[in-house]
Amino acid sequence: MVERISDAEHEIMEVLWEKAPLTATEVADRVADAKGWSLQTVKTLLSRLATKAVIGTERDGRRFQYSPLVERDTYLAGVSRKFVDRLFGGKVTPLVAHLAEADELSDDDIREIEELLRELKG
Amino acid sequence: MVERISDAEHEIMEVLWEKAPLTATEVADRVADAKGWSLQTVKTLLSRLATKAVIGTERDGRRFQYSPLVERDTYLAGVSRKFVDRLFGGKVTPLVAHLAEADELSDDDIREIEELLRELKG
DNA sequence: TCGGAATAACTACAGATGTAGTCAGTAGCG
DNA sequence: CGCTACTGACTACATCTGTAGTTATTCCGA
Repeated sequence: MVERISDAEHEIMEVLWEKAPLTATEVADRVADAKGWSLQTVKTLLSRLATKAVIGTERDGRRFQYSPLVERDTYLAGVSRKFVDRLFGGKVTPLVAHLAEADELSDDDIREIEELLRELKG
Repeated sequence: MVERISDAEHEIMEVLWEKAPLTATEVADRVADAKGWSLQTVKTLLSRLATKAVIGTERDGRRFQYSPLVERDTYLAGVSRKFVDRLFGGKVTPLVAHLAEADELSDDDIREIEELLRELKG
């Protein structure tokens, strides 16, 4: 029952999933390239995430160390589920079909997925 | 380059994709079951969609007939693409893997996807 | 023909979101 | 030991979203 994480908040989460704990400044440094947000913006997002209890804080002197409280896998599974439910009536096949038709699937992708499916059955 | 369609707006689109053209009242009737929105709410959503140019209007006496201007397939392909890009670095395989791990894939799903992939290669 | 019902247009408003500024406290440097 | 720079907390504000009320017009039935 993870609360909804907005797009901007998700960017922050990706950073923390890659490395944690981090201070606000460190997080800001890591998103600076991609997003160019100010330190204040990053702090706002961090505090909103903390309010939603998807990240935790640990005091370190005058500052905080932030860490994810929710696993990336757990989060992605939930979001994927909702996405497939809402747009494809819960069926994955149409999603794969759409991506395929839109030329989003390379031959390599197809081989990879086939491999995965073989393992799933095995 | 379809503008972002919100969740509520998407519900309206699904109705129009299933049958069009429809008047505001007809759309409202069709979403009433699932969402219980008032007629006014539906009209607001319809006019927002018209502003975004994803549906078109045709005058019919004192009222409008609304029809999609964007194909469902086109829209879904775009949204799927963005989704997979943002959450899975553009790769479909991890998405399928996630759904599989979360037990969201039945044996039938797997067989279906395998079938689809076979066709894609053929 | 006239009044009521239907309809589109406009207005409303709270909560979420993106983006940041201001303020007050405090730790560490000089 | 005092001041400055860093830090979290609080405040700000425009836009988007969900959800609807109000208003002005017009068509249709009596």
